[in-house]
Amino acid sequence: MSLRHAVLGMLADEPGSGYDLLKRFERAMASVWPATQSQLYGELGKLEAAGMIRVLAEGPRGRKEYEITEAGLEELRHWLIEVEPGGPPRSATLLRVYFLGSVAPDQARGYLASMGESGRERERRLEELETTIDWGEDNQSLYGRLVLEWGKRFSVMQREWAEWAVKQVE
Amino acid sequence: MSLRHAVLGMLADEPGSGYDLLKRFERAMASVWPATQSQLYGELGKLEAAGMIRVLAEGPRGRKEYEITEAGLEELRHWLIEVEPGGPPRSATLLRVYFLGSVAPDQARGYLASMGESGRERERRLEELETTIDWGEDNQSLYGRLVLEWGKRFSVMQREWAEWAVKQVE
DNA sequence: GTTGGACATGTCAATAGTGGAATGTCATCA
DNA sequence: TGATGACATTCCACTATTGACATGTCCAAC
Repeated sequence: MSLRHAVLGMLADEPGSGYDLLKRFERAMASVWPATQSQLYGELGKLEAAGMIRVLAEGPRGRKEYEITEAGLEELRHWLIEVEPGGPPRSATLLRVYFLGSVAPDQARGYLASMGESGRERERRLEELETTIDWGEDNQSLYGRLVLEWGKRFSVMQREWAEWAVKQVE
Repeated sequence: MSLRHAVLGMLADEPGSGYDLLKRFERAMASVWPATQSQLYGELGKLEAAGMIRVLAEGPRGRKEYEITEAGLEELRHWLIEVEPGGPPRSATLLRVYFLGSVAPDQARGYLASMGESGRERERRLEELETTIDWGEDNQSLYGRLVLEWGKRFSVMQREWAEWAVKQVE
C-alpha cells in the first residue's frame, strides 16, 4: 500500500508527469521501493480519482503534469506520522540462509561468502554515489543523505556478518 | 515466488501437515517470510500437483502429512545455489525517512527516535529468544543461529543509525 | 453429554506487483 | 525526408499476497 505514498512524497517535492516519476523511481527509489510503469500509471489514475493529486498542466505528447493537492499532503503526513510502521520486510536472502542445511557445507559457505561479496560491492557503489551527487542544504538532501548512510551501514553489517557466518560453518 | 521454497525447505527438514507448517510460519519464519493460511494451503496444492511434495500419511480430521520428493529437493537445491538472489527488498521504513521533509523537523526527529527505539526493542526480544531456544549441534540449529545473529546485528545497526540520524536533523 | 478450544482444510474477493505489448508524438541529425 | 531515440501513456494477463469466511473433527474438562 506504500506505492501510493511514494508517489505522493515525490509529488510533494515537486510536480511531474508519470514519465518523470518513473525516472525518479528508477534512479533514487530503485533500492527502496521499486515500481514498474504499469503500477505507476495505475496509481496516478487512482490518486487523481481520489482527489489527492490533480493535473497541473498538459504538455506535448499527451503529457500530464500532476501536482499534489491539500488532501494528498494530508494523507502523506498522516502516513508519515500516525501510521504504525510494519514489521521487518520479507527477506529471500535470509530465507536461504535458513535452509542452507539442505546443501553441502562447502556450497553453504560459498553462498555466505557471496553475500559478503555483494555487501562489499554495494558499499562501494554507495560510496561512489555519494561523491557523484551534489548535496545541497535543502531537506531533500538532508533526508537523502540519511537514507544513503543507512544503506552504507547495512552493507557493512552484511559483509561483517557474512565473514563471521562463514567461520561458523567451518 | 519464494513461498514455494520456504515450504520446500521446511518439508526438507521434516514432514508435516499444512497446519504444522502454519505453526512454523508463525513462529520461526514470522520475521523472515510471513505467510497466511490461505497462501499456504494453496501452495501445498500446487506443489503436490507439480510432484514436488507427496502425501505421506492421512491422519484424523482430514490431516494430510506431506513429505518432500526427490524433485522437490532438487528444486530447493537449485534455488539455494543456482538462482541469483534478488536485490534489496522494499522498505517502507526507509521510504518514510526519504520523505520526512514533508513534516516539521521535530516530528521527523520523533519518527527517527522511534526507529531507534524499535531497534532496541527488537534487540531485546532476540536476545531473549536466544536464551529460550535450546540449541543443538544439528544443521537446523547452526543455520538458525546465523539468522538470529543477523537479526541482532541488524537491530544494533538500526539503533545506532537512528541515534546518528536524530543528531543530523538538529 | 455438552461445550470450548485446538486441530485441520478449503474457498473467495480484493489488492498489489510483474512483465510486456501496443500506440503514438516530438526533436534531432544525417 | 527518413530514421532514430527519447518522451509519454494505456492496457492486459498473470502471479502473489491479504484477510475473511466457511466447514468440520477431535479431545479434555466440567
